[in-house]
Amino acid sequence: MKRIFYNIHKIFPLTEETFEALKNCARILHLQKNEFFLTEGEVCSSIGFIEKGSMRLFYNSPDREACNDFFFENSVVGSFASFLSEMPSIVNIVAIENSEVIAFSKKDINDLIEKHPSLKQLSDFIIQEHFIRTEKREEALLKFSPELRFKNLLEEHPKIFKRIPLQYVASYLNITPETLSRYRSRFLV
Amino acid sequence: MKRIFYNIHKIFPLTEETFEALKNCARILHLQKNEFFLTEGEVCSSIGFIEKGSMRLFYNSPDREACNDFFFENSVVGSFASFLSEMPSIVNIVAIENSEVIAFSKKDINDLIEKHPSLKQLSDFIIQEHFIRTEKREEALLKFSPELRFKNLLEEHPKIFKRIPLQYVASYLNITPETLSRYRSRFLV
DNA sequence: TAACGTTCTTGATTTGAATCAAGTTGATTC
DNA sequence: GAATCAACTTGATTCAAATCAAGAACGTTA
Repeated sequence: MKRIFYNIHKIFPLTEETFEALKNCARILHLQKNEFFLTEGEVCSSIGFIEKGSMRLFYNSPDREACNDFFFENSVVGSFASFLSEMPSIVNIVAIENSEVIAFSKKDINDLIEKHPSLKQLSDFIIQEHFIRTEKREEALLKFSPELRFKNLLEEHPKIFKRIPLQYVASYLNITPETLSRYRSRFLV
Repeated sequence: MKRIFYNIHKIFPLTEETFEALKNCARILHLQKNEFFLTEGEVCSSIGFIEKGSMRLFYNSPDREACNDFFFENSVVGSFASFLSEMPSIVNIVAIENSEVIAFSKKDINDLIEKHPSLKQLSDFIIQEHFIRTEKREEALLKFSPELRFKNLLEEHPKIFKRIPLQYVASYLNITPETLSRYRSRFLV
């Protein structure tokens, strides 16, 4: 069984019936490295759970890509803004490594929640976690200097540096790759 | 009748009964300039609609406040992250002008939606708009230089410069008041 | 293993915003 | 209307990160 189902069940125990219904709606996607889950300008039609791999969310910019977030196993990917409003997305989501994503379409999600109200809890939880994540991200961008953002990331998520190409980490920190490289030599020795 | 009810009714026509129920849960707050609607560390227990006045949301920082958003008439204020999770808020929301806010407690909101399912639409709409707003804000912070953020704000929301003390606008643009002052003399003349 | 392309590092220089430091303007109070 | 305080402006200087420019390390393919 896919780990995402195991994890959902662990947090929100579901009846056998609900669980089956959920599993039946799952669409399994295999994304190659650099393949897009969501492209700017298209409507985000489904929400995905990363079963394996990693992805990044970024905004297109004339000069450089602006990376806003990384996602690993058990993360939820998608643009809630586009998914809910059904307006074109302003963000891109792309696989960093070859990845496996379990995706649920909007229609299926709506039907599932309607027929299995216990899933409403899950959906609320996901939205709640997204708000929390967003606030923390905004806080980091507004309150901390580039150098401090680097140190905080290193402290809180050291594995990111092992797993993600540094150019993307630099973009996430909103600095150039050169600056990141200098921080690393300065603080990592 | 408060304008917020008028506007809700315009977007999502409600039955007389639902409308009455909603009005009965409204708590009217009068906030003096500089009075807090939500303080960092406290749980956000209600969501407010600004009937009159203006407010700002900011993150506390050792050196300076980091302003993330402004709210005017008909805006929704609160920390969804804290409101939904019932964890202490990491943001502050404070009145810029003397303001009138129509507030709804979490319990009332939950009860209202349960008894009047048509209000679920309204709640979903508010959450959706919040996601859209957040994505746009992140985009501006990540993609654009301080100078470009200034020009964009001037173009899209010129009234902000009339109504909001410039120190807060500077904080919102993530620049110092001195830099904002220089931009103004450079680009407004 | 040689050749290529990509990613990362290192150095020199430039630059845009922060900081530091006075002023000026404006609003409020006595 | 003077005095006070906060908000904003202006100027001089400093500083951190961007840019520009090579080069080194690494992975992949021939």
